[in-house]
Amino acid sequence: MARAAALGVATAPDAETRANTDHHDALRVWLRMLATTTLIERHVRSLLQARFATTLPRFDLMAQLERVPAGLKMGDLSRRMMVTGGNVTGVTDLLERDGLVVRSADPDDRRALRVCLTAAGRKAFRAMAETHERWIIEAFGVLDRGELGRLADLLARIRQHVRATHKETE
Amino acid sequence: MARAAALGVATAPDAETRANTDHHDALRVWLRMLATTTLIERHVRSLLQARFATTLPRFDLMAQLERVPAGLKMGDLSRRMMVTGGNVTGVTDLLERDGLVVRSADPDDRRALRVCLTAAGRKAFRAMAETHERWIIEAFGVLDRGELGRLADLLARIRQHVRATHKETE
DNA sequence: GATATATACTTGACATCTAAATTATATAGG
DNA sequence: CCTATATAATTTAGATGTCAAGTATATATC
Repeated sequence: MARAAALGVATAPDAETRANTDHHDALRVWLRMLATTTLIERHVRSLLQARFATTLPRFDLMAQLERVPAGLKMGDLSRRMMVTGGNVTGVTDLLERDGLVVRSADPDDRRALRVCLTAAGRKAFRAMAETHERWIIEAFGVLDRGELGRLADLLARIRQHVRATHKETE
Repeated sequence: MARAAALGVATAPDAETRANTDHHDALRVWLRMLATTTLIERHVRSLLQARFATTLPRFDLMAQLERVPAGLKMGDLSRRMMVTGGNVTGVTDLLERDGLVVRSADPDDRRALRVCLTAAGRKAFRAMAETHERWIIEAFGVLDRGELGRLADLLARIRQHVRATHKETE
């Protein structure tokens, strides 16, 4: 995600426009959420690049595989990562080129491919994951346990609500 | 941003690891925040595409211009949108091709270009912006005023903290 | 078993994005 | 004025993402 600044809420918070501020509040919070998320994501991206010479999509794909030693099919990766199949093909190509994953034929379905971490991939991922988690703990370290929980709750409610309305709208 | 699923917190929350659970909480909240933001962003993207046949970066660029009738220099857009200059060049090319913005020479600096919305661009943007805000209000409509405020506060603190540590680390 | 339809994956065309190199113009110091 | 350095924008190469089309294999139905 590179998008972050967006609209920026141009209108000045004058006393006289306060009645309408309810509307703008939602937009304001959304922009702040987007900016905050983008900031952390950029931070993580730049650290992954600097320390491990890798990228977030590759890290994410490896993270999916690390949890499933038997490997995942391309379609599984696509669904779990919520990206298109074409995208998974491209990222997998690069990881395979670098010797971090391998594609092998699926014994049960000759259309399918099973992707697994190589030994080198597993080793590389574990080092990255540990560092990655430290970065995140650091980023959220400004909140105490209670605040973290309240944030999680607010996010869960928004997510559920958007999912529900998205389904019915489309 | 398409990234969303990410790590998914693989480790099981055993009783014996509860002492460390604080750590995993941060990762869990981060992944939820990322997933929620991505969900809303995807929603907005797909609606922009469906209703207005446009994209989020183009909408964002137009939003920046709409607030500054005199127009902005390419570098201004780059800074405000927090993207590279090369990116602004590309998005501006497409908007100009579609007659929504124009580039004109800056009278004070012959290196610079001033980008402005055309009349058509202004009209198109206003229609989009109104609808866009309705979508956002709808998405956050599940929270009441107080909750919205608390969310904004939590986000602001995380953002400030990350910005501070990012500066000193790099 | 033949056909129709669905699924798994890849490919190609295109829009974003970044980083680095390039070109043109400003500006600062001598 | 001249030179060194900085800034404004573009260009290029490459990664990431989408969508739509194509290929190969499964599966269901008759």
